[in-house]
Amino acid sequence: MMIKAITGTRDLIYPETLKWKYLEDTVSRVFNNFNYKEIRTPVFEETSLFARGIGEETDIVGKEMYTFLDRSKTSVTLKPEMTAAVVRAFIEHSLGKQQSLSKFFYISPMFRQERPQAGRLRQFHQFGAEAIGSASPMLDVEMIQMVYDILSSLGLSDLKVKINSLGIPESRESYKKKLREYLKDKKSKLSEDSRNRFDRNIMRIFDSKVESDQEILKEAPLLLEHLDKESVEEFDMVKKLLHSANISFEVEPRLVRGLDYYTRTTFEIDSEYVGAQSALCGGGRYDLLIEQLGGSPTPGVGFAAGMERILLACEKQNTLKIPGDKLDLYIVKFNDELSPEVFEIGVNLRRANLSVDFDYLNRSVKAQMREANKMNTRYVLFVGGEEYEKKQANLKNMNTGEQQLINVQDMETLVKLMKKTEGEG
RNA sequence: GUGAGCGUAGCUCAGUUGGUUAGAGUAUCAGGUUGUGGCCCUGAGGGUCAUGGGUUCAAAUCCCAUCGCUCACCCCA
Repeated sequence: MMIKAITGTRDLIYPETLKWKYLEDTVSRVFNNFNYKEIRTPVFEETSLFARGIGEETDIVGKEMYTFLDRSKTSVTLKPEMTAAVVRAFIEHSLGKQQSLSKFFYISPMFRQERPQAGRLRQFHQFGAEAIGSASPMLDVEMIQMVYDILSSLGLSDLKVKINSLGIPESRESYKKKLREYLKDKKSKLSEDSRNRFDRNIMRIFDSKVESDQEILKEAPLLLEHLDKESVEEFDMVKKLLHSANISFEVEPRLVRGLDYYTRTTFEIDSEYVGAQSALCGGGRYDLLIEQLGGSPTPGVGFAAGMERILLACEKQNTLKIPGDKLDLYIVKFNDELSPEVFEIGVNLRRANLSVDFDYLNRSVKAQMREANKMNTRYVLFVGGEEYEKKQANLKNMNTGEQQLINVQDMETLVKLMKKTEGEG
């Protein structure tokens, strides 16, 4: 029986890895522009971190986590998202005492045991940022701007920025009462899912895609109209700053994030090119989470973006034009006895920081040349024959076809020659 | 967890109402005169037709089960 990769996981094989490298470089570059510093946390954590951080009632905690007992019977969980882990590290290392505002970014695999589909895997990858220590709406907008800039510099253009405010717990609770009041006598007409949400997490009813549900919700009171004064002011500031960042957006009063820790600003960026899972990123403010996880009260805001989804959107729109790798030199030998000599030349040139390859299969010169061509080689060095008796070899420029005799022992000249024309073609 | 569709060379796919040794393109490998690539030509290797059972004189083709993949629901990035 062939052993295959676990459902919902994928191998990344060259040249696909080039795209990932490119994406990661773009991400790091933009985060650097905003002075965010990288953080890496373990792939697994104590289960209670996520249970407490994300919320026991959420789907992620309730049915999607990879949780198991290790050999000492501790319940551990593969991280399903990053915010709780970053906050844990923030508290554990007293980072709030070293500086009043910490700005983190990360690129990391995440794990959720869901049924795979387009834009959704069980091991998937997110990049994201967390800013902990300030309640300034500038940071809310900074988050949106960072993803937006990353996505645009990847060439994505069909971006829909949606924002909402969830207010603070007090105003949210009184709003929930109003919503419950409104839906009370309509409950029987709601879908089964929505009826469940009515009891468990009533605001999530807005996420329903059932038409009859949405019909009922048309007249429902909106949280946005029942926010506390401060949240309203902050939300207005967010909108104002978004305008000045020249980012167009839509206020989506029904945008409800599925994680319990969000307060005030939440946002999402959608693309129509990813299939049903259209959210490329999501995030928001979590001013109570740090305290809830045992730290001193500290405001925070962050986002996470799905890298597989982003690459999917890029592929559908064909925005990534990444050139394949080039090889500096392929060494062709005229007969197999020369293998040790070729190997030695290779050693020296590789140490001189050139990418060099040669034949390991004792193949014909023609086959070696075909190989060299396939590898997109800039130069070929022919080793053997009369020239080599005089310690000379022909160096061929694969672009122009020109050849010149060089002295094999004069590595310096050879290196100089190839480096000089680097970046050509 | 629920539903739908699909599993034939490494990859993309043909395979007619069940009927001989299951095909193509591409990729791989070897050649196309002594030691030189891309194009072209010739040839070769490569398949328990996902797996297991059933129907039939006969199954890649029909039926059932299992597994896997894909898409959607749910939820999320």
